[in-house]
Amino acid sequence: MNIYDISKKAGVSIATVSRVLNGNEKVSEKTRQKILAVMEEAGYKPNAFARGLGLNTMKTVGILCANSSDAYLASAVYFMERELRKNDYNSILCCCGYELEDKQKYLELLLSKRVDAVVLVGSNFVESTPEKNKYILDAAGKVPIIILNGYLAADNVYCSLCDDKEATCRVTGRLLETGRKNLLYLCRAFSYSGQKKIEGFRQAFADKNMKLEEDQIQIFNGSIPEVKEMLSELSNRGVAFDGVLASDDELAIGALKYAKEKGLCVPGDLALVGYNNSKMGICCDPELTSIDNKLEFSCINAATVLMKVLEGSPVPSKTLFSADVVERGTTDIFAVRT
Amino acid sequence: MNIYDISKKAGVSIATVSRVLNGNEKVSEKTRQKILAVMEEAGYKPNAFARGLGLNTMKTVGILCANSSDAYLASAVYFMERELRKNDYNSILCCCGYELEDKQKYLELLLSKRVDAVVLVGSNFVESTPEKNKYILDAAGKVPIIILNGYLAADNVYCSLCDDKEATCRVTGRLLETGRKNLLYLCRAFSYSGQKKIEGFRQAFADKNMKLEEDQIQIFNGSIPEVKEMLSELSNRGVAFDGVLASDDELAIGALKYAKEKGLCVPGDLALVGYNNSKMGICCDPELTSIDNKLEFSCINAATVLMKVLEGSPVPSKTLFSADVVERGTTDIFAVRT
DNA sequence: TTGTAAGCGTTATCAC
DNA sequence: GTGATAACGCTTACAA
Repeated sequence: MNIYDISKKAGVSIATVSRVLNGNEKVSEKTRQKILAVMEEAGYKPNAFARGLGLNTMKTVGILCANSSDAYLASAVYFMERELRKNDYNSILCCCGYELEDKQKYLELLLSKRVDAVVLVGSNFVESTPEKNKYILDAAGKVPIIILNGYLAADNVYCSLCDDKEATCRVTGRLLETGRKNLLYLCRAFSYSGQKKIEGFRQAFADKNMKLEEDQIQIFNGSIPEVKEMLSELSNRGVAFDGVLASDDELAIGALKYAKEKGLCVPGDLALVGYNNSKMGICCDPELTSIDNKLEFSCINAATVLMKVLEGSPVPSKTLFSADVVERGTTDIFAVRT
Repeated sequence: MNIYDISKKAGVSIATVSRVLNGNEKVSEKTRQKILAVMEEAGYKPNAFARGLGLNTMKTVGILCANSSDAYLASAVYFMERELRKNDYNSILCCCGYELEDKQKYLELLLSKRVDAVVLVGSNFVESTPEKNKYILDAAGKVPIIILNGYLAADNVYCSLCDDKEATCRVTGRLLETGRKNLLYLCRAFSYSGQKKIEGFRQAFADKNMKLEEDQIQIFNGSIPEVKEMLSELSNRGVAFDGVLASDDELAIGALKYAKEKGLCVPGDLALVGYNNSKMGICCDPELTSIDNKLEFSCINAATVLMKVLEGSPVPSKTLFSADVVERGTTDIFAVRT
């Protein structure tokens, strides 16, 4: 069943059928109705591949992310897909892990599938050197690239992200103001947002003319029990800390487990702040104070920006959202400290 | 840059170029090398839409799921995408929520995109009546349908799932044997797997000739604090329970919060068992005993089955995995009860 | 082993 | 408004 069959049954040419298929105005209401009726009756569905060939688009965007089973990335993928779908775009999901080589490979794969755009979900796509980011620029030469939670200044690259630096600085500042002396920052890797968070942490100390030791920032990529171990060792090595900020909730919960094991009072002896405001944070006890970086907003914005770009409207190449601090039982920075 | 350009530059016909593109044997090594060299130099990438039109496939499968930000479904989507990609298939993700109307609508949407198959992720796709499942059968008339964690006996429908009934029965049995008198089952909805879990719960009582009251099974679709509330009310109404089994970890953690609030000892006064063995279960304290339903295995199997189906090999229409019980701090059913 | 030519099912540019 | 007809870029008999 194709456009020819329909045209025959309706007694018109394929051009006219194609016109009603594409909502072209220049078809008399009568023939339009006739054709629609024939289509309906025949259960006709236009061939998407032929359509793609003719229009040079299948209205799909590629969503590239390291690991969509990670709670945070999963939410981002979910929101992006939803927003794109609202705009009649389908999403091809591709999880590429954290290796540069694979990110590159799968970005190219998506392009070879002729997607209309690519969304890079997660700041881990932006590397530390221009050479390593070349693969993004290459792709941006073909289709618009949207980066979620990362920033790269380049043509045809659009970024939607949270002001992680400011939020981390704000919370760190409050912890210092409420009397914490020895804060620790736990971070998984030097991704773009990881860097920003660390900058915010440093900034808070700088703002108060306080000195920061190198071992107050720990880059550690481990699971909950591993974080617990690591902090035990750190403590045994003589590093003291009465507050831990982390770049995600899992790390912070690792610290909570450490406190439990050590018999420390939370937040009395040890204050804890996570990041992402994930469900994990309300599973523990006390529940975790966490920074909410407005992921849903960011995704909605990203989709809006992309649609504008695709229709040729001017858009900002960078949108920055401020984060919220959701205070729960592991801190007392906004309430009065007891 | 298309196949004609390449054929000219290489001094051959487009048919020959197409042959090397498709790995056809009948091309002399010499001309193959020549053509490959020309392609390489020209940076030629075949047009995926034209290819799709000619081959009637773009090697994509649709992944339909209610909500890919749900931790469990997110993992399933992740594993499926990974396995499909290993087999050179791309995944179009579509999140359709829990309404029958939308499930139907988006399944049709995927088919209109000419996917080679559709994976239904989650038992919620299988409804309780044949009429409501008709949309799946219709789709199965066009492409193979794989159901993850659900079962529907039909032509061209293949199911990969866990034996939830047996696992629930086993754990319930152990709880009864270790002296629990009043067990409660918490479940979100009557999905296929939800039904099976409840059946398992009932079976365990039947096996021991024990009677089960209707209020020992609670269908409740709420978040952690809501579960806590609900259990408080239940308790106030005079329903006693010394053990709670849940159809997912979040429900079980809600019960844990209830125990904390009530000052109950876990597992002494109240034993808790979750389902899915998610990360949430290791965030709480004590950590949650949970049933692991071998999701990764199931996804790998689903992909294997699908590949076989697509190549026309015979495969079982149903694969059943047995679940593991991961015992942690909220039960003492496999260790000796203290 | 290679080439010619007829599809695949659309869209879009012309005329009328 | 409508209809021929030429793209779109590839695959694949069928010939040679």
